[in-house]
Amino acid sequence: MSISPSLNPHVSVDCVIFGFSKETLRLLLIKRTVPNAITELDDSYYALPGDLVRDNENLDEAAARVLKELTGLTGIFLQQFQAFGDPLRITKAKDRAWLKGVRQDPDARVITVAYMALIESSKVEIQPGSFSKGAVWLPIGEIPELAFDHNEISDGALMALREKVQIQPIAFELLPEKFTMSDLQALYETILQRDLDKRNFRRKMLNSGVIAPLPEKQHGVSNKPARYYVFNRNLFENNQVGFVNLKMEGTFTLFN
Amino acid sequence: MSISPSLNPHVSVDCVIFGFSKETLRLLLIKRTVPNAITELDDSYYALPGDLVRDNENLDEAAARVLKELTGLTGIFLQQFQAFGDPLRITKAKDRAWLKGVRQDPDARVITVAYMALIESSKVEIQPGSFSKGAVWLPIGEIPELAFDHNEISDGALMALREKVQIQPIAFELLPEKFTMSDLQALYETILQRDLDKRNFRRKMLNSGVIAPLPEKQHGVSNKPARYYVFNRNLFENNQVGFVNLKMEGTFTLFN
DNA sequence: AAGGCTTAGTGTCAAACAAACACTTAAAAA
DNA sequence: TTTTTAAGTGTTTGTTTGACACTAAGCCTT
Repeated sequence: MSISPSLNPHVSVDCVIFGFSKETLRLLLIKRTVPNAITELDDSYYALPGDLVRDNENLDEAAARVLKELTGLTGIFLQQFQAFGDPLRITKAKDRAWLKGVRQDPDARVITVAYMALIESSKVEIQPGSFSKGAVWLPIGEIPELAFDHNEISDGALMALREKVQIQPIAFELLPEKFTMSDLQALYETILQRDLDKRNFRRKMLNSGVIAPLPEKQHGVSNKPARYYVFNRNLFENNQVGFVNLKMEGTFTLFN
Repeated sequence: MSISPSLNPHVSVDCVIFGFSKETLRLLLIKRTVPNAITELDDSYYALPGDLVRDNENLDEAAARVLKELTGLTGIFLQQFQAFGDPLRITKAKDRAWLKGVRQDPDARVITVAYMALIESSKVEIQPGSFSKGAVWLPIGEIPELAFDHNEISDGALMALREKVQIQPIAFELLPEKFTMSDLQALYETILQRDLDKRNFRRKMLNSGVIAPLPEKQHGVSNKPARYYVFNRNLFENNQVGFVNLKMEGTFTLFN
């Protein structure tokens, strides 16, 4: 209970950044950069973008800053989902070598608050800067071994996303402003990892009022052009929780 | 990015402990104790039980320790729900006075990881110790102004509970081993803050398989004795998320 | 012993929803 | 003109929801 400043852990934020392109859900990962590196580091060692929380900012601000420094984007969907604070988070030799490379005490404990971000991946323009040495979008099925406990964190984010998507209409954050019904269905299918019936899907989406059709259709496709839709953002601005509810197989609903 | 130990924030855990008695949902709050207090402190200033995270423990362990130190209980439902890290969390004069009383730097930043606990309140025996100076169960509708940002934290916990209860069968953690259907319904009604139809509730609960009837009934009540039920724990041990789903008014369900 | 009081426990019906299912249409390409 | 590709469309059957009111069982009172 007394003052012991040197024993305090470091506090960081890490961002699990989801995107959707080429029919797959992807994570934006960075290669760790080592300023004035002296150590031999495996270039293929990826990590979640993150940084220590600064004195003057709260956790959300720290996460938004990390996201902006990497992608240049602001105002995007960013939600805290879990804090990770195992004292043994940093044990891999590679991690310790890297920490020495950035002149951080490899024995210091780091507690991290993990965020998930949903962005339309085509908007991202990787910014020059400390993260920029090779940021890549990797399909969630092909994530290699990551730094620290970042595999655990990204797995947690994916689970959280799957849950959230069933409660709130947030999947749209991953699509461009206007999209076709097939785009939307493909997205839900990848997130939920199961096939959905086209006709039932369309009916439910339209009846729900979450999306609105545009007069515009696709052009120049070699098949029947699909209608574009937009997400009905104004309906959900007041962040109503429990409003949307996508039923999973085997669930049951209670109450009138 | 360099080593700056004295600027690191403190990291604590706080527990929002829910109980259910006399038909109301309650929080277990403590009066802050000030060892060798010199300051004038308002005795009615309550707080969530919490403590700094120790070097050798992870976040879950820290929360479990706090819970055990206060209630003597282990192995109870305890789930992290959010981290709070506003640099201005500690601004009230009372809070700063208290921090001085326990010889902690009132200007040091504290980031806290909040947990919610669900316990059968009759099991609790307040332990002698640093928390013991007046722990009380207060109805959630009658929570006074709390220390730090603890009102925000407990509000967050209540929202998280309301959401969770619709996804996982966790309400049972608040009831004794065996309970009547009316107990259960009253619990759901207080958590969700709305009336439920008796017949529909019973039908749904029984069809769902979450509870099983016992041969035993109430004795000595001055009306028709109610049957006891138990929660079907083995069905849910593998922590299946998305398995249970209690529909709220106005929701819609998607997908086959 | 009878009647009153209190809470437990039960069934049906109509409306909404879920799940399964196959063919036609529009455009470009061959 | 035919082929290829993906978009778009309805119906039926079974299940779930939600609304609704009376009887049953025990204790207490008189």
